[in-house]
Amino acid sequence: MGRAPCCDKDNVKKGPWSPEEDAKLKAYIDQFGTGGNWIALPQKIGLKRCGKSCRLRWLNYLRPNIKHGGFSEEEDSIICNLYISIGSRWSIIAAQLPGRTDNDIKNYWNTRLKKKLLGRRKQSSINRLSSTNPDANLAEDSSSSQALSNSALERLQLHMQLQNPISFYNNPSLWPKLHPFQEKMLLQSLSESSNPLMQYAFPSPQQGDEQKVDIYGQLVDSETLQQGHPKFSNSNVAGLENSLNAITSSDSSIPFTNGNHVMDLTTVPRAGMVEKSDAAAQPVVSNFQSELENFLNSKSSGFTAQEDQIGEFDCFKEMNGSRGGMNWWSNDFETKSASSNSWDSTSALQSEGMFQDYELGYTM
DNA sequence: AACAGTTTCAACCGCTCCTTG
DNA sequence: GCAAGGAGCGGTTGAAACTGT
Repeated sequence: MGRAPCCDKDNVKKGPWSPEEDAKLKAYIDQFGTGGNWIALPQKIGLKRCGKSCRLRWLNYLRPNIKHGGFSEEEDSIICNLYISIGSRWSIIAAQLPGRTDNDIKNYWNTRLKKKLLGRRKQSSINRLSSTNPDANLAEDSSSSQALSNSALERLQLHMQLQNPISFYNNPSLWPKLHPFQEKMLLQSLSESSNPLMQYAFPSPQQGDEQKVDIYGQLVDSETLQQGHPKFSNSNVAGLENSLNAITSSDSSIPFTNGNHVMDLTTVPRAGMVEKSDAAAQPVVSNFQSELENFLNSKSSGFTAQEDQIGEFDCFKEMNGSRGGMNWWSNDFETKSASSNSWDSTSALQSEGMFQDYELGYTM
C-alpha cells in the first residue's frame, strides 16, 4: 500500500503556470508568506494546483532574486568542482550560487555543462562499437551505455582532469579494475573525448591529424599540452584544484575557494535532508570510492541485465564481491598520486561545510 | 516551406527524511 | 517507539524552441 497522495490529483491543474496563477501565488506569499504549509496553500488562495507544484513554482521562479541562464565561467567551475566532489547534490550546489536554483543547475549540468566538459562522446562510442566491435551487440545494449554514463565515471573523468590529468590518462596501471566491457567502453570514451588531455593520452588513429581543442573549443597543440595548457594552468583552474583539495582534504581549515569566491566550510551541517540523526558517524555526502565500487560491483539494474545475457565474468569472480578490488585501486592510486587523498570527498564536507550556505539559500 | 532530429527547461513524480502528535 | 503527513530532493518527462536538411 502506497501512501496517500498529497492532493486530489483529479482536481488539480497540471502543466505550465499562467500569469494569473503566478500573480495569485506571488501576491499571497508576498503578503502572508507560505504559512508553513504548502499543501493547504493552494486552497487558501483558490488555486487548483498541488501544493508541491506551488512550492516548486515559488522556489524556482517566483521568489525574488532568481537568476535564469547566463551562467558565468566561475559558476561553471563551481558547479563542476562540486559535482566532482559530492555528485548530484543539486540543492547543495545551488546553495553556493546565489540566485540559482537546484533545478536550474541540474538542467544546466545535464544539458550543457556536462557536454561542454566531457565532450559528446557517448553516442560516437556506441556507434563505433556497433560498427567495429564484435561485442557490439552487447556493448550497444542500452543498459551498458547507461552504466558507463554513471555519474561516478563522469566524476572520475572530471576529477582526473583536474588532479593529474596527463599521468593518469597515460598510465593504465593506475586505473581501476573494470569489467571488460566497461573498460573497453571507458577506453574508447576517453580516446574519443573532445578533451585535449584525453586526446593527448589516447591519440585516436582516426583523429591523428586533427587539431585538438580545449574544453572551450579553442585550438591547442600537443606541445602546449605537454607544457601545460593555459586553460589548465591559469588561476581559474588553480582555484579549482585548490577547491578540490580543500573539499577532499581532511583539513577543513583549507578555504574552499574558486578564484575570488571563498566558500565557508567552517560551519555546521544543516539539519534536515543532509544531516541524518547519526550524521556524526556517516558521511554527509556520498563517498566517491564506494559509489564507484558499487558501480563496479554492478548491483545496478544496468549490469544485471547484461549478466542475464552473458553470465558471470571471471573478473568479478576474482574480486569475489569483496572490497579488495577497490581497495587496491584506491590505495594504490593514493600512494602514487602526488596530490591529496582526493578520493575521500567526505571529510571536509562531513565535519564542516557548505551547509550553512545551503540553509541560507533556502531560507525565504 | 516543410519536415525531422535535437536541445532546452519547466514541471511532475516518487522517494526519503523530518516533524509532530 | 510508532505512524501520519508535510517538506525537500533528485530523476525523469514532455512540450516548445531551435537547428539542420
